[in-house]
Amino acid sequence: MGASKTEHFSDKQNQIAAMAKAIGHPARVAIIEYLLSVDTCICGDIVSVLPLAQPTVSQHLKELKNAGIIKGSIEGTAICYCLNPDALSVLEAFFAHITININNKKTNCC
Amino acid sequence: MGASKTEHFSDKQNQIAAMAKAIGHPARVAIIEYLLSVDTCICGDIVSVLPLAQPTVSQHLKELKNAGIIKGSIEGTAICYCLNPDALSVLEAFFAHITININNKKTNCC
DNA sequence: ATTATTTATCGTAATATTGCAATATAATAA
DNA sequence: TTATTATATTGCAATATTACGATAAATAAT
Repeated sequence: MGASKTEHFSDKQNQIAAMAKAIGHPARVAIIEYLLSVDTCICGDIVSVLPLAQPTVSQHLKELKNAGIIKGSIEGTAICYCLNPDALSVLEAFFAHITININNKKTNCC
Repeated sequence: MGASKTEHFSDKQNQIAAMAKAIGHPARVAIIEYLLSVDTCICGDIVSVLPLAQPTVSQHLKELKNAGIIKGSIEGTAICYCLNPDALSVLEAFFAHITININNKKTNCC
């Protein structure tokens, strides 16, 4: 196999999983942190910040974009990549919901 | 290739990525949601709740455990799996930090 | 028009993931 | 002891991911 059985799960579960998967690589975590740290959306020097070759970074950016975590807009020859607040707030809400409900649980058997 | 260059990234980035990766599969999202929904930590009927064979579920549980997302304790022949609040609060903090800082950004070029 | 700059895509090799049948392990019950 | 029950491990096939060199595409500058 190698392919997930996405059809057996809910849209919400697949959405959360797809976004989490996109963040499930240290280079992509680093990209997110970089985009958060720069105030002006400095475009393509993401490559120079990462210890990876340009095609590899481009591929990581594509995956983050496919998952909706980042957005890109063309700026001349360069491309401006930014975080997508909507997607990230979905994840934030998911984990906030979990931590709140864990603390409300009566039994804690493990 | 196929292997991530984890040594080039910070421990924190690798930790976040590893946990996000563990959640990056709909079956594992479903497991997390199930463990959150049951008040008594009902052990092995996770298998009966998921549309996957027992060895596959066992493998998903192992990955969640390796990433620290869940904990397991032996309960006779059965095993009790529970969410690990510590790991999940790390993720919660990560995404809370992101969403807070996105909203504080002045420029929003995309 | 030519050249430089920036980003994307293609091709490919190495490795990882997903899923399950078959089997093993471990604890309890008869 | 011999089932029975619950979970883990092994082995394997199909597919996905990661990484990068080479190259393409698109715009800007000379």
